[in-house]
Amino acid sequence: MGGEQHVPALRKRGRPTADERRARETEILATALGVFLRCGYGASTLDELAAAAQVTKRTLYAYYGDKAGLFAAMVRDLATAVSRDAATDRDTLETLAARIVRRIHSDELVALHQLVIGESARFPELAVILHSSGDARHIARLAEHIRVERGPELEALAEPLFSLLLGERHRRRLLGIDPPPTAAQAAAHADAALALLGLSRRAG
Amino acid sequence: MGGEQHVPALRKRGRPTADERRARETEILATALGVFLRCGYGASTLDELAAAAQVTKRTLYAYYGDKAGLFAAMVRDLATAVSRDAATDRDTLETLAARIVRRIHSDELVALHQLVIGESARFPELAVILHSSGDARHIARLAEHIRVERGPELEALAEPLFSLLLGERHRRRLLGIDPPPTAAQAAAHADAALALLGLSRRAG
DNA sequence: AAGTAATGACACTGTTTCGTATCATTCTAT
DNA sequence: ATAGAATGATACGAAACAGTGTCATTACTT
Repeated sequence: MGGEQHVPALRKRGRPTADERRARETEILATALGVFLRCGYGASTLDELAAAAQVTKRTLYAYYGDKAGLFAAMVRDLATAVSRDAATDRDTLETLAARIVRRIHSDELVALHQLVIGESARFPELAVILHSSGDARHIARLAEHIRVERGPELEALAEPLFSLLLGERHRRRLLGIDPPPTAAQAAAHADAALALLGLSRRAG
Repeated sequence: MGGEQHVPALRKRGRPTADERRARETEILATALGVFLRCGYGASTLDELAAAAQVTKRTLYAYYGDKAGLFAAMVRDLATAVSRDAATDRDTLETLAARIVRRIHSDELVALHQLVIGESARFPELAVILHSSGDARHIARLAEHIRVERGPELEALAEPLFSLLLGERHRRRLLGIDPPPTAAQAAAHADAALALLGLSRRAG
């Protein structure tokens, strides 16, 4: 899809050092993400994936078996990365909501969802992984904050709140129609969503 | 993808009658939908599309130029069909909401969204068409009913209402995780969404 | 230092699949 | 009727692409 362009002189030959080996795996997954996001799964070729990672096809096959294996490894890796960075526990419900809005609208996550949705028939388990480590975790964190800051009887509002945080804009995002919101728009949207459900600080 | 199986004896040879010609176009689009939904865009082959429509590749190329043209024609056709069937104007806000929930969760519309989302980079204009004739129209109809039945000051709730009608379940639908809701579940979900926004009949 | 594991370079195979060409056949138009 | 248009049947060309084989090269292991 992207034309070979300046193939940036491959690495030196021969067995890599232990450090190189470790670095290589993460780099392969990172560059594979870029290629898959740009071209989609079907239109991404192994030659292109290999060139992007500055690696030969042989190495890709040695590591991941085949194209589907590489794709799956990449999604899994990203899903764990997504779930890891939920660690900022100084959040209030408001800042958490705003952060979630920004996160779910990030180009990276949107493109990942586009990919996995488009290939959900071929890779159903990846869809489950993505949902568990993404939406499900976000909802759980919202529920936790609602319970602590607003009262346990309102915890059930976490799921509808998340739907509002997505909003119509996120549908347009998935369809590739809208750009991501600015930080200010994200915060305003989060506040509006909280207000609609009576979850604003003063209204609670 | 699906193996040839019992290729159901193609049509008679030669030029078709005017009626056959008209019927053929609609049938091609209908069967193409089925194939694309089953296999996705990339994995659907022209041979399969032709066989499904009981037509030869020649005809497909004569009609649509190429695979992308067929795909685009199919989505456009379906989008107009989607927007047409919004005609039942005896709805109350409640029944409209429930009907929208059922509609957006239908296997057909979900698969269509999966397709278009997955190919939105290749066919951006189809994404726009689908959104305009789907979500946008639903929201407009909700707004209209809210204005008439609940008061114009609440019209702005149409968009968040639609987001709630989608709900987390629709995200799982797009990812292929959940089955469609039953009619009862859809109605209950719609009522709950209306209640959350203070749009229930007694609460308004 | 010898042997083994991992990799780059690169050619190659086999398959898939798009798209076209050819010819026979049947309808439409005049 | 006769010419032309549309189509089925079928084969084929060309390109793309997944995946493999081979050999040279470099690092790791003992």
